[in-house]
Amino acid sequence: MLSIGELAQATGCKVETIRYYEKIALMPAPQRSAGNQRRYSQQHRERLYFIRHSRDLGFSIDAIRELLTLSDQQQRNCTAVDTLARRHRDAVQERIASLLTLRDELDRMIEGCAGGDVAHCRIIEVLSDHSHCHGDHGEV
Amino acid sequence: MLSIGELAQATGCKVETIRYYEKIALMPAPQRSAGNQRRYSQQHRERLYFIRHSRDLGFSIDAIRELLTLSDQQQRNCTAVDTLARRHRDAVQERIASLLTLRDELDRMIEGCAGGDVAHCRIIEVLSDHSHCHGDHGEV
DNA sequence: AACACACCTGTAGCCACTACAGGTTCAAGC
DNA sequence: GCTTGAACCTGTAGTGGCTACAGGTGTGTT
Repeated sequence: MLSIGELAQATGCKVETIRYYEKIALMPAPQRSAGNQRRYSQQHRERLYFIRHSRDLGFSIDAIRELLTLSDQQQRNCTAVDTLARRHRDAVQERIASLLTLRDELDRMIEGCAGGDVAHCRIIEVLSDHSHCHGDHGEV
Repeated sequence: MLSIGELAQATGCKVETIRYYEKIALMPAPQRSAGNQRRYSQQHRERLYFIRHSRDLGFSIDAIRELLTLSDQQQRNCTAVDTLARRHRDAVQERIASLLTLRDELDRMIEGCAGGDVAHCRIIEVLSDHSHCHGDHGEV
C-alpha cells in the first residue's frame, strides 16, 4: 500500500492533484489508515498512471473519463476509443495550424521593426491595425 | 459617442468582455449617459481595437498592458516592444514544437490500432504505458 | 403609453489545477 | 516513551480570460 506522497512520486503527479482527482471522482476514494490517511493499491497506481499519461497527451478530463469507462469493457469493440483519439488528434492538428499562422504573422511583424522610436514602431502599428496582417488568425 | 453594444460591434468584442476589461482596468472607465449607460469615444474604440488584435495574436493581458504603456511613450526607443513581441513569438514556437511531438505520438498510437476489441486495443495499451511512446511529450 | 430590446450591477461558473491556512498523524532518533 | 519534523488532513480561494446568468433600469420606436 502506498501513501499519497509515494503514489505522487510513482506517477509524477502532485499530491494536490491526486486529491483533486478524487474530489471530481476521476480517482476512486482509497482505503484509509487508522489515522485517516489515504492508502493506495496497485490498481490505483495503474489508474492514475493512465490518467496522467492521457493528460500529458492532451486529453481532457471528460475524455479520460470516457476512455477509462471504455477500457473497463474489455470485450467491446474499440471503435469508440479510436474515435475519441482521432477527434483529439484532429483538434491538436487544428491548433497547430492556427499557431503556425499566428507565428508567421508575428514573424512578419517583428521583421518589419527597424528599431527607432515607438512613434514609428512597426509592431505597434500592426497591433493597431489588422489590415497590416496577411491572414485572419482568428481564435488562438 | 458609442454605446457599449455599438463599440462591441465595431471591434468584434463581446459586451461582457468590454465590461470585464474595464473592471480589470485594461480599458479606462468611459463617460456615462444621463441614465448611467456607458458612452465611448473614438480613443476608446482605438484602444479596444488594439487590445482585441493583440489578444487575437495571443498576447496575454499583462503583455498588452505593457504594450499599451509603451505605445503611449511615443518618443522612446522601441526595444522593449520588440523584446515583448519576440518573447511571445518564441513562446508560440515552443508551443508549436511540443504540439507537433504530441500529434506524432497520437498518430502512431492511432495507426497502431487495428480494430478489434478493447482488450487488444493499441490505444488503451499506449495510454497505460508511456514506454510505448517515442518521446517525452512533457507539458502540453 | 406601451413595447422590445439594450443596458446596468453583481455573482457564479468554466478548465485543470495550485496554493494556502490551520490542524493531525506518522516514523525516526534519542 | 518522548520529541521532533515531515508528511498528511480538510476546506477554501486563487489562477486566466472570459462567459452566463438573475433581477432590475434605460432607451428608442411606434
